[in-house]
Amino acid sequence: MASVREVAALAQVSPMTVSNVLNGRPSVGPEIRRRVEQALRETGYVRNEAARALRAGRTMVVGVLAVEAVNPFYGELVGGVEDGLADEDVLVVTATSHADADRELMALRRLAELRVRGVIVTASAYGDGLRSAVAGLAAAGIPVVLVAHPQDGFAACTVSGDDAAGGRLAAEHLLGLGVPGLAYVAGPAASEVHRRRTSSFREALGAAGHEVVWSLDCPGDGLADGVAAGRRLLAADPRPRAVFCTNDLLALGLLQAATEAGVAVPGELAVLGYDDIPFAAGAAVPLSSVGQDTRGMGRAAARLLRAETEARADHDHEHLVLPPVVHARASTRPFGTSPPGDT
Amino acid sequence: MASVREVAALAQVSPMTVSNVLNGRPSVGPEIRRRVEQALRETGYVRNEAARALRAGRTMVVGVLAVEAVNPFYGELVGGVEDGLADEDVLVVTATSHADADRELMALRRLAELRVRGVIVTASAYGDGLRSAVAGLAAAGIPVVLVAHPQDGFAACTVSGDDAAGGRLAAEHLLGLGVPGLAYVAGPAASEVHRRRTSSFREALGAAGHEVVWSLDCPGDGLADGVAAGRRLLAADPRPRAVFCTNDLLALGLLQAATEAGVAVPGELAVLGYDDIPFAAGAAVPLSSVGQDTRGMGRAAARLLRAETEARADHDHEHLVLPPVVHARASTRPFGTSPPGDT
DNA sequence: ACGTCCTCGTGTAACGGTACATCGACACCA
DNA sequence: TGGTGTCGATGTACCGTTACACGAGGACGT
Repeated sequence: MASVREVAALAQVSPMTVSNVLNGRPSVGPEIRRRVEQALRETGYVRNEAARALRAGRTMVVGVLAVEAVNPFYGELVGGVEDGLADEDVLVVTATSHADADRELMALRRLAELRVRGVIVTASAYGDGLRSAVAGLAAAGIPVVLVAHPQDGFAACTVSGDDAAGGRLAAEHLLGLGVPGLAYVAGPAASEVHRRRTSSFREALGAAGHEVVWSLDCPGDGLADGVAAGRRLLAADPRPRAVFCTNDLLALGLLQAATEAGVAVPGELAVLGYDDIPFAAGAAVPLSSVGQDTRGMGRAAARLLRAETEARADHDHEHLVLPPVVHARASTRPFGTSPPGDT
Repeated sequence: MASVREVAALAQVSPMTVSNVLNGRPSVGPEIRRRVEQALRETGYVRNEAARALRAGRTMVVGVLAVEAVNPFYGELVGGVEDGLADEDVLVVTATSHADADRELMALRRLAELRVRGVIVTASAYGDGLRSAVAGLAAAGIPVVLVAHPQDGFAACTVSGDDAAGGRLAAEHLLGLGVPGLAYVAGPAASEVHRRRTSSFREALGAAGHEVVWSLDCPGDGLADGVAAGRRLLAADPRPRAVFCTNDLLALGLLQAATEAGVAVPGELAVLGYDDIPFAAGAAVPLSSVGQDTRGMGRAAARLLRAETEARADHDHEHLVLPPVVHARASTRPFGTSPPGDT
């Protein structure tokens, strides 16, 4: 593994000159430059980023802490972050916590040790551990942006969706179908996200003079929970005609239960999800979903990270809230309506 | 940002002693150890991995190069890698190429510069660029394991599924349904993966005295391609009764087209996918799929990486091939059969 | 002819952590 | 009492890169 010194020896120049060539500095004559480039090729030189980072005090790496790699939501988010940093020549690198609080803290510590340029964090547990980990990163001069799950009391910029507005939008959308019998299926009541979505949904219905005729808090928020919830919902009497699920996996599970029971969607049951994961549009009956422009979220996070990196001193943490949008697809299409363009 | 020297000054010991405490070396007395630990806490010391790596010549980071972060297949793979390295105290970090050959090479170079402990690579383009990039990593003493897409001529260990066997399994499975009219829908003909799957499928049918009644090579291998293919397949006359898709996204798209057209799956059309992505089981009609135990693939890759890391000298590259398995679900259920347990 | 400026190249030191050799002090045994 | 061994702590040097200051040599103006 060649170093600048070896390259320099081969090219008969000083190591400093090799460094100057590598970094495209102008004060190198054409002849010498040629010789150095030749030597670089011959030795197969690969820059040692560790030494570089040690010298410079920072790397050209941005870390993303994702909760779950198999969930396309995080993939989309990472894509947005990469978009937002495309012109920066940084490597965006993702670590996954698998929704384990300890692994979250561990990964953050490791990223801090690596002296990454910044960290974009999604977490499953927003407890004191995370709070102090984030404070630690900030103290070390590593900018942090918290994404996806709005949260107070963190010394960091945040980007989040507006769950309350999303719940209201969901209510408006389902009311717009003009069918009676509105229901919801929520993820674990312990999760603030799900609670915020359902309570605003319920309130908006109430304000419009309607009410929830059936509801269920699931023990989890995965596909299997959705299937189970769907079976119970379909057995209810009277059976609801439209249902709001607080995330897309629940909704997809519900769709599966409906197909299994031969219940037509949206004819007999309209289904609305949340998060607009890439597979929502790809479901057998393309799933309507309240979406948060996940990619835009990643881009915004990248933007805030850059702002904080550049500002260094006197930086006020920003708290961005992205407005949710309803992506109306087949699963909530009113009867007798032709397919729209939205996919 | 405190360094060992500052911590040492505060604890009134030498930097070396701090290092010894940090690394849990026994040659430190209890009193001094206590003082150092106190000082570590007071200064909020965070290890500088760059300096450490520079000294040691390697990091405690393993890189994974994924083609597409939104595809759960890669999430699953990364999960397997993490499983396989769980007891190693390394940080597993993922970079994404978005199926862009240049970004693949770029990311590999950056990982090499970071002096990661090893790299697990999936790529979209297995050209000369990648070949020399992999050779470069190997030359730099960084073990590489190529995953998912079997390929010759690389100086690295590989782990892959057996596409030919998978195609044969698909043929057997569909033949087992006892319906006439077998078809296939493939991804781009330019992709070796898809070609291998279809040609072995076709051969196996032929060997059993059957033939493909309809087939289509799509321009891409995403959901939209599947929907388009589905529309054309459903319009064919006579319409095939069972179809093998060379990946799950195509199959899911086909499912969507069938639902749209009111065609019953599996009653009127049986659909078999490939890859067994997590959403296959979650589709409205749970999708049968030829799977490769993706997580096991990741674990195997991790194992090979460790083996190569430890062997250093005289290491023979291993080429692991994992046998595919058919996950039979509702989308290929024979008429009049009750639901099986497989999800 | 001499000062000034510019171009191109080089030597030195430092970033933070740790391998290695060393060294003082004390215990223990013959 | 002197020799040997062990334990605990330290000093030094080095990993690879680059910021900075410096210096040699040539061009140019007066």
